[in-house]
Amino acid sequence: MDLKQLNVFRCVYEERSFSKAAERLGLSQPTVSGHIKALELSFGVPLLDRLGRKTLPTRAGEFLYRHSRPMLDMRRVVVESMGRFLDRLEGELQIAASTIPGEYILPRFLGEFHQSYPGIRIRLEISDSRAVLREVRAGHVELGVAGARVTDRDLEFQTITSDRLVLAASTSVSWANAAAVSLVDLLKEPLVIREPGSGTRMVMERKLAEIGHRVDEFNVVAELGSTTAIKEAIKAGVGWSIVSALALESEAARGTIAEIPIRELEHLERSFYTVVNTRRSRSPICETFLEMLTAELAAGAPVPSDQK
Amino acid sequence: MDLKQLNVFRCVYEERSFSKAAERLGLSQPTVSGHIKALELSFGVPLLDRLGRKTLPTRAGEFLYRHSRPMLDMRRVVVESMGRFLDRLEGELQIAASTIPGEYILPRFLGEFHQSYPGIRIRLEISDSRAVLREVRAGHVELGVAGARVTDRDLEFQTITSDRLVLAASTSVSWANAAAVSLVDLLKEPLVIREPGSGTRMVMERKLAEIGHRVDEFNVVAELGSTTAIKEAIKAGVGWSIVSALALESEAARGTIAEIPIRELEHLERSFYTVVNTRRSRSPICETFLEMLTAELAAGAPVPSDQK
DNA sequence: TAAAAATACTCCATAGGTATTTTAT
DNA sequence: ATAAAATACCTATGGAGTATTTTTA
Repeated sequence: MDLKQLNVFRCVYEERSFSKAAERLGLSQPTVSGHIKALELSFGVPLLDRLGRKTLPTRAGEFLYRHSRPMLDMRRVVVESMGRFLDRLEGELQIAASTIPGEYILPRFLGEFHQSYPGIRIRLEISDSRAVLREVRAGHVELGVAGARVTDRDLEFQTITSDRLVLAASTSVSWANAAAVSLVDLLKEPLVIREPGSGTRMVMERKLAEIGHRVDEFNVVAELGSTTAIKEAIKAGVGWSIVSALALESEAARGTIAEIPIRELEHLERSFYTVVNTRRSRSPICETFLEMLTAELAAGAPVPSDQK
Repeated sequence: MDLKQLNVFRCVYEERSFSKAAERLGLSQPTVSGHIKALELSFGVPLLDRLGRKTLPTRAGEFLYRHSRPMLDMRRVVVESMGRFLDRLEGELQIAASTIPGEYILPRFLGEFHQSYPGIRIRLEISDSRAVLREVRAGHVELGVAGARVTDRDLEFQTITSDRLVLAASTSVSWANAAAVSLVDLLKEPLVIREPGSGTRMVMERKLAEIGHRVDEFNVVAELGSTTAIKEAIKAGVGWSIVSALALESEAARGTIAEIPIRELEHLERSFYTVVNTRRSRSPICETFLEMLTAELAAGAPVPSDQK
């Protein structure tokens, strides 16, 4: 009993004629006869009474029609659903993003994406860069957006945009209005930083290493799991930190947090990347999302920090 | 996209392996590869990522699985339902019966039948013999039980039991206690009869014709569409009638209606028949019902009128 | 006589297999 | 080195057709 036979049976049932059904299906009448015969043989019971001019279903045929009709309808639904999936009209895109991309870069982009693909549900999971890469490598999410990259033949990175890292401190610290500070002056000052999995933390450590410093030389008073928590700690006077300018936009504008240049580090640039698993094929909607995202961030709209 | 391919896909999806799926399905691994390739080709999208040791579904594969799984389950349900239908564990049997069989013969049998086949729903439609034959010929019902037969190559009759026709009159008529009456004495007496489609009426007319009489020689005061209506009319003193002994059982026992022998007609025997359409195939349950009914009525249990 | 389905037949696509190669762990 | 899937190749079933016969209204 396969769908082809059932569909032929359905047509004969509805047309009450082998030849009409053949015509409707674009088949020859003997072919239709063959399918019906095969079905009848497989069930061991006649399904249709051939009455000369007309053909009428037997009770068994009646029963089979009633029970198999929903399955045939379902077949159509499945094919149509797959079509919609391939046409990006239906589906789901799971993204893992680290805090800065997840909270400051992607949100404004997702609105635009939703306009273009309203049938797609986005599931955005926000953690830190290390967790993002882990999820992508494990294949739990199709697409990652992170603030750090590693060399891993299972992962393929693509730079989408960049940002500055800035030194942020409470406006109430004595050196808040200095033209620039030297890191050596800050060794004793209380420092709050992100956890080791954070892209911001990784970039920061790398930059420090370049100029011969290490994090544990500093007076680390807190290690917090989110950028928002860092900012609140700074405002509360817990300590200073180095954060993405993107995350500091509104506080810098309102003057609630001071942004001070660092003497040893002129250009504290850091990049953000999309990351996909090289071993896994990408869904149509993921391809499209990536194209739109790179087009948007590379060519069209620079990120707000550049605009200022 | 047919069920075979989908089922193979389902197995690979669940086993996360082509070779495990092949084993589970009793197929060779290349055959499984072939089915998957065909499916992927038909949708134009990869469904499974072959990752060396393991195989994991793509998003499209995930989507297809979720959407097609119910259809595969439904296939099993359809096959199982057909099996139950053929095993007489599920289904419906439509019967048309005329008044005497429908009201006095079948009811006591249906209980027994239901014991044996509790999954079968019986739909018993009661009308007169002519209507029964019409329904069977039209194929609207599979089985008829009637009190009259005709010659019709579309219909096949089988005698199942017989009954006596008796003269019934109100106990208040002057001749209620006569040892026997002659029909010529009743020509002026008010007569109530069934409609022309009734088997009782047909048999009665045939018997009258045999002894040289016709219904319209009598004083017909009413033509009623049911045996119960006839009996009520007799009790109300509207007139006399000729009815099946089966229908008169309780009234005769309680003495509410008088049963008087007719001089000219010693043995007013009439038969009941099952009738099926020769052009239509019979369902398994109909076959079984017929077998049980004939076994019951022919051999085993004579109808109550004989028992008395 | 005409319409409908069955039968007889031919053809080719494909589901099935086995043996082997390629790929990735 | 090994396990897994792909590839190559062969066979046979069966789905498709055309031509014709049988059946029945």
